[in-house]
Amino acid sequence: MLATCPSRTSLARIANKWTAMIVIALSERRMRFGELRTRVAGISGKVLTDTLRDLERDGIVTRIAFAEMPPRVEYELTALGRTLSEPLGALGLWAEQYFDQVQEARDAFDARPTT
Amino acid sequence: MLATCPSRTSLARIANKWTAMIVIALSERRMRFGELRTRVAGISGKVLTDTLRDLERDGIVTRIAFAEMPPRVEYELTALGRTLSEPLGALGLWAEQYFDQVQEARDAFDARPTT
DNA sequence: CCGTATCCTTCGCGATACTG
DNA sequence: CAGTATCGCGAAGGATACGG
Repeated sequence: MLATCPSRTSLARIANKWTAMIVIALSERRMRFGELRTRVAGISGKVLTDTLRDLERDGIVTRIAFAEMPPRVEYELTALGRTLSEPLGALGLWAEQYFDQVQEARDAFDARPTT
Repeated sequence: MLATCPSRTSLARIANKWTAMIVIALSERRMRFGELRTRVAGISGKVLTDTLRDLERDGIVTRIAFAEMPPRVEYELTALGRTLSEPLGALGLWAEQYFDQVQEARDAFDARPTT
């Protein structure tokens, strides 16, 4: 977090909604591309591909391609990825758990006079 | 995370690098605007203002303005914000702790043939 | 010092069409 | 089915200048 700390670059990568959602989905179990696309609803194919490639590059997921027709590709968390799934999972839980309070705060804020 | 779950919107807000860095900074102690700008290095004034306003709207930080000259404004986590600082703090720790492994994985990935 | 307003650039991301 | 390529929009974010 500190100004010049290089870990900021890795924080920027993981503090990202798509990364969070993908890692949370994969923390449950290994999954195929199409399955991921369904679970992480709203993501486009392009962005899913790009994000998975970045995560593979960073050693967080493993890409397993089967030489079949039609093609099948599965993605799985690495050991490193599994360590990451814990804080990200906690973040996902927070979002579920406190969403109502956030929503209330938003409504209250928006309802107050524009003065 | 699930397809239609509305908590996705709050996850998108908190799974964000600026949010993470600001909340982590404020988890240490209440802080002034200028101090935050220094601690969260690289952020522009505009983005810091915008993000803080969103966080205030979501009930995560409180804005305390002093009627002085020159002006002084402090930001502080709310009770809700403090609950959030735990998973985000964990994420920050992960980034520090595993940054080296991420870096190695990146280098290895980039070094491999473009086949 | 702490904003707000404006402008402009960059990039995330979705849509579509096409390949193995 | 999985992935690539291209295009384009809109949001994120930086720089600057100004106001209370």
